[in-house]
Amino acid sequence: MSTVQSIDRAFSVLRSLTAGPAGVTDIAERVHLPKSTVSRLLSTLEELGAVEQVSAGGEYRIGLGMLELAAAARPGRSLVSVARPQLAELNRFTGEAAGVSIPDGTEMLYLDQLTPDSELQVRDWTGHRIPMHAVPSGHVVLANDRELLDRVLATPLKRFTPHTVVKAAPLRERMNMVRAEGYAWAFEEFADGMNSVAAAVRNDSGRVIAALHVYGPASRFPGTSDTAEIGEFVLATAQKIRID
Amino acid sequence: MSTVQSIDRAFSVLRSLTAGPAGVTDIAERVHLPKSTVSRLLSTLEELGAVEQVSAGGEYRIGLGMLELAAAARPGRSLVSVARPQLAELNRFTGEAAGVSIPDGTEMLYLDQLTPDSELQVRDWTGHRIPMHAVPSGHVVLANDRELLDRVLATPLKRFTPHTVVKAAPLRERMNMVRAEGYAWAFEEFADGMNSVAAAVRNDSGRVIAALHVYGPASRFPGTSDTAEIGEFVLATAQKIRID
DNA sequence: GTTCGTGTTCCACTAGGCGGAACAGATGCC
DNA sequence: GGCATCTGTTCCGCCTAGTGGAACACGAAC
Repeated sequence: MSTVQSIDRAFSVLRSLTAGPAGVTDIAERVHLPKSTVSRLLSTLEELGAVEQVSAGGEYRIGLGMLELAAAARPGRSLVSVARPQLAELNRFTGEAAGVSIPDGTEMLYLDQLTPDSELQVRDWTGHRIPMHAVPSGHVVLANDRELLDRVLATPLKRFTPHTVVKAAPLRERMNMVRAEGYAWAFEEFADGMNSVAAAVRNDSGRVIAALHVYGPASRFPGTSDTAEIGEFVLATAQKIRID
Repeated sequence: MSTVQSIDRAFSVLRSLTAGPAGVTDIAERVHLPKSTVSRLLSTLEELGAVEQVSAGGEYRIGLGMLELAAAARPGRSLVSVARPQLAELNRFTGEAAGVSIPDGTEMLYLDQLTPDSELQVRDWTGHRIPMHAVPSGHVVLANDRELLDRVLATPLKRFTPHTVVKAAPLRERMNMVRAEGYAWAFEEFADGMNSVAAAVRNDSGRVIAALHVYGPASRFPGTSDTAEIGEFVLATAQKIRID
């Protein structure tokens, strides 16, 4: 239960750097610590490769050493490598970006994304967390975990666009539909001008451990295509993944 | 210069977990610290999401929180996303695995890898470091940095296979060739049964900031193909990448 | 030149981390 | 069954190692 203060603080500093490179003074203010303390923490982290100075005596940013550590995270990296071929298949079938994400608490953590070469691209969410209620990848998880759904609904849901479903009853309704169909569509519910579909990846014992999703600009996706056909393709692709 | 002991220790623990999940007692032995200390460090790291327990009261492994931090590392993640289409192109042209790596000290850090669907696959080196002298991706970096080459040659070079070049004179010779051709081939120099080619990715000011490489089983790669043709294709592909 | 900004270093103080030992479970072996 | 031996966690007195205000060193801007 007791925690080591300096480690706690070191991670606060690291997290504050995920927003982008920053100087000691900036960081000190953000994490509410004395400059000297932050400087000491940073120079320790630098020796460990967790951060690096952009130019000697200048700003700090997250270091490459973190990549090595993150590469060992499971099911993170292992899932990424097995899912790649399936993402490529989704790219080919839909012409749009495809990604994998995993549930983490009440959010989805986006692990990887494959984007076809195209002029108009959606942004890369790799490494970010998004609340489950706002994205179809979250919906396929919630639809299969009543307890988690209750927990999500226990707190107020954040609205991202005018179409985000933030009320309990309609969300429960949606989850019933998703459970029945096996895939989830969302139209501009998380970001304006972005539509997406998702389906669940299950382990051998049937538990949902990840989600595959496809998303693209609302202007062309799904366009005049059959949403059920796309949904079922995503579902079939997700079912091909065997892990854990 | 002074470092914070507990942070130092926490990272030792994290690094020891990159080899795979382990228990408190195991870790304590590996990092030469008392069990109680390791237990305290781990529970702190767990609260921060840096590690997680596989099952309550059991082994620990690297946590998903690390992915978020690592996602902010530059040029790491940004390079990965811009290099993806080029890796796919290399897949298509050669039928073999393609990857990106960046120089870090005297080693190459492997950031990403795209592997075509095939029965016989090479392993994924993502997140690992490999000494520059042993891999073609390292060669294209060394060939363009005389000072770094000197530094590498100042210490004894590790032999990985019977074909690894570990003597100064032959390596210098090779670097001259690589500099002239623009790409580097290596035949079973790092791992038995594995051949690979690499070419440098440069930023606007001409400095080598990364390497693209293709590798496959020696049994079929490059086979009867023209090594110069493949090399030049990799070079051309690497030159398409614009970053920083 | 001065002034303001940066990041780093100093050092007395004491809070916070340390680690040996005791503990609570789980598993294995006879 | 019960004893032995693992596991990870908690306790608590000792004291080191981390803290943070202030002073410092450097660089840029005026």
